[in-house]
Amino acid sequence: MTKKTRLGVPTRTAEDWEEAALDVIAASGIAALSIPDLARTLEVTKGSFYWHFAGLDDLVQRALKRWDTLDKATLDQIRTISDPVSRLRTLFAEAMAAKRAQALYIALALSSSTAAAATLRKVSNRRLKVLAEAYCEIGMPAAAAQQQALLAYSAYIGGVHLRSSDAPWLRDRNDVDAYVEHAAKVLIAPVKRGTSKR
Amino acid sequence: MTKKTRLGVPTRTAEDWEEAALDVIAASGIAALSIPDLARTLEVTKGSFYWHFAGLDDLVQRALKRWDTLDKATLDQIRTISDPVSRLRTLFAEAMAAKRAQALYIALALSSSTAAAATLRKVSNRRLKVLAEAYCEIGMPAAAAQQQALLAYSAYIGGVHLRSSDAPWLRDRNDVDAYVEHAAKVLIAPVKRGTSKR
DNA sequence: TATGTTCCATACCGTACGGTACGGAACAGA
DNA sequence: TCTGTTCCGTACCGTACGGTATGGAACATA
Repeated sequence: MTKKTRLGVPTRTAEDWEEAALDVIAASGIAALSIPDLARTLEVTKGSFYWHFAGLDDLVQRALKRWDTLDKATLDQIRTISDPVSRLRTLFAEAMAAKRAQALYIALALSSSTAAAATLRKVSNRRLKVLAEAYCEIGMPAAAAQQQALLAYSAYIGGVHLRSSDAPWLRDRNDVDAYVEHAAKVLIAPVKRGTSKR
Repeated sequence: MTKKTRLGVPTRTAEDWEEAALDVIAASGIAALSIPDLARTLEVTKGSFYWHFAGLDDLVQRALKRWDTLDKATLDQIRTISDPVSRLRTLFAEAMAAKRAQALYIALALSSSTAAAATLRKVSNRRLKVLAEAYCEIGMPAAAAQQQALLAYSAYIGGVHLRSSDAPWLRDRNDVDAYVEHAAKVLIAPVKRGTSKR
């Protein structure tokens, strides 16, 4: 089954609008969502939008839901890695590479929208759970694993930030790789030989 | 010298507008800035605004400059701590406590405004420099200190995020204290006995 | 060819914004 | 009391938004 076309060019789907909305949200936040702007980037008019969606809130909710499922899919993929250490490394590296997901995370942190906050909590919970599980498999007790997962997740989010702000720190791949390497050394390697130093 | 008054109530200053603007930016981003809204919160009308400022861009620039100087002041205060380890701890603890500065950092990371990006880079450079200096004083080589500063700064920014998203992780002071404690143990303590493990 | 559906363009309304112009009340100084 | 300045209210304009209503062209189906 191919996509529906119209005069040769493909017809806009709800997913097209949701993707464009996610791009805008990632770039400029939920407040920057504008139906005319989206229509211009999709090269259609508002008439198309109100055919697919009931309104702006409808678009936001469905776009957030889309991001939620996309994020779950990538995380389920990573979850299949058996070795917890390499799983942690892949988790970190992949997270640092997914630029839009990073920007989305940042954007939703503002927004003051209850739907955005709910989605954010859902995604964070999922990632933190995977992190804590991995640390548990390495051999950390549950409480310490939770704390360590929080710290690692914070380092991830922070790295995302430093990367998004076009500063001279994490510009090219080499910098990012070195950062991931260093983070892995500090956040993964030491815990293998016990954390209960008290 | 007291503040100028008018019919008893104090007259609005440019700093009042800048403070209100920073609050809005921290809460909802630069895109959410609205002159009528600000006027309502200050209980005046737009006439007051255009007396103090040339326009919206003028307000944004001066508000960002204000935040820059405020941030520099607090950082200079922390810089006076002689012991690098306790300096790092206070830096971390203070950063986790300054909620508006956190939110501002997050908000400016979006915004796609060149002025915001410049301010952000300036503030980040300052904080990273202080961090790297402290790690150097502890005894790390310069390159490693830079990497460690990046990681610590990332952990800070990430903690900020987890704190701003009203999740059940870093809600009350106890959680934050525990997080700071754990982060200090991982990010400060180990480096004292050498990091060159290769 | 005739018909119903899909998808989008156009036109329009009410609202709220950024910005300008102008007026006027409250103060300080003379 | 008179004058100039400070600070702000009011009125207004152009623009852009969210949303609605409606028409119509392109498709599938018959």
